[in-house]
Amino acid sequence: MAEKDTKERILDAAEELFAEFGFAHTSMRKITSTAGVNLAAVNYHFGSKEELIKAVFTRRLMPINAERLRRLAEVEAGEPTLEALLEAFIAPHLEMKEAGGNDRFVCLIGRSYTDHAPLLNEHVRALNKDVVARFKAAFSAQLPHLPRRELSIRLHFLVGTVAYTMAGPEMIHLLRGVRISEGDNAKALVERLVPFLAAGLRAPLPEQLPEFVVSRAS
Amino acid sequence: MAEKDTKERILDAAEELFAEFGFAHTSMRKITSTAGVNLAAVNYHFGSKEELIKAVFTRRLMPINAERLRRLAEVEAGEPTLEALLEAFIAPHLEMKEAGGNDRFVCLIGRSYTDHAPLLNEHVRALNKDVVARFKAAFSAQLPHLPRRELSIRLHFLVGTVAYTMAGPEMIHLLRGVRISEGDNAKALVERLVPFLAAGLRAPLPEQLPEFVVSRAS
DNA sequence: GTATCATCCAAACGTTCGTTTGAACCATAC
DNA sequence: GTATGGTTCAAACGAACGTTTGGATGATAC
Repeated sequence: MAEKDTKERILDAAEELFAEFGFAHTSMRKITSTAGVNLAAVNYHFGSKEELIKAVFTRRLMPINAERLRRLAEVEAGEPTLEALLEAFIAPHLEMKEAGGNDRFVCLIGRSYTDHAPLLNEHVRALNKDVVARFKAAFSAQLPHLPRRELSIRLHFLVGTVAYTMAGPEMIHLLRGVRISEGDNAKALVERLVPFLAAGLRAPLPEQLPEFVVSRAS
Repeated sequence: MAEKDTKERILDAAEELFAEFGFAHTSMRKITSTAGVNLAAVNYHFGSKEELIKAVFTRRLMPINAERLRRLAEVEAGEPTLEALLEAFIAPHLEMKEAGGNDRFVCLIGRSYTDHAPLLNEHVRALNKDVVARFKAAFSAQLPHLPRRELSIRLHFLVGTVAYTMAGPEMIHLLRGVRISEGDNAKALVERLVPFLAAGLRAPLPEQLPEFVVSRAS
């Protein structure tokens, strides 16, 4: 009881502070004092700051990815379109509010892709691995003309667009004051992202595409 | 002589380390030892770590933005196309190598957009302000049907795509080992980004577009 | 020669960090 | 009652941080 209470208070405080100040600039003392718990509580319940960060993401990402797969199955049950796939892929992140999520976390997700934190990147990548593979196959089926390699690159572009859009403290820097959790802003954003991304994914390939030169290992 | 040498050695080391480890995880001691200078040199020449970070960006961003404006003028001298504008906007970042830039800086530029460092964000925004305004007008002329507000949003998507693509330690996570400075990878990347982004910018608007709800202060 | 000035340097400053400790607390089980 | 085991707590740990100091260094001007 008290345990779970403390753990969740810590997760909530950490989520909020990480989103606002970043991981490196959020100290354990700030987290625990915001959560109203003892300084040692984080190490007791999570082991370390690093593990706390991972726990913050795991808590939100698991239900989001479940929802993404649910929507994917729903779309594939009918006659899938590229737009429907994109919405299934993107919307669960932005509409987290209804799933009990704090809208602060939306910008944390974005940051998990863009921040330099190798251990976190790997953790998030692992959490998303199955979902990404499933969606990649679905996208590929909708874009049969696109070589696998080129699809991968364009999906990378896609992730960048979404991550950057989510990473801002306000949803969009240009529109200061727009918050994802307000009204139907999530829907407004999805309905702008989907046509943009669908058109990008469908864009014809240039006739002569120079290959990338791979150096180094792996 | 020795001064300029020291300053540039510091800038080079800082650029490299910031790109690899991020700002918060790069200590002054690591910077100065990598540069082979005394610990106090940074504070002597730059005043503080914060000012050093700004100097790292100013050094590279000024010539890049000059080049962007030069290319924009070149494009506008003929009959501009959306693709040509995009290339003028994007390519100077990626082809910095030829301008004497370290390819490590490419990923630093990306990070300057995505990292949470308000003072740096503002600094970079100020450095880019004029360029962005000029290009925005040029894009608007190529997309006369697109309401200004919607153009702004799509340009935000664009920046996200480019920034995220540049922010990875390797140019593209999917293609480990691809480095922008190798061979013509910059060109290969530009020729994939441009069609993707041009198609996205040109995408038709949905008939019914829900407006964003603005809360809070500006 | 001496004076001047920017630069460099070893050493230390005070602060903050993540983590650990060992005792106190308080349910529940016996 | 006593024992147990998970939880909380104040306090302290050593390490790393950005910054400052005051003198040494070395070139240039006179």
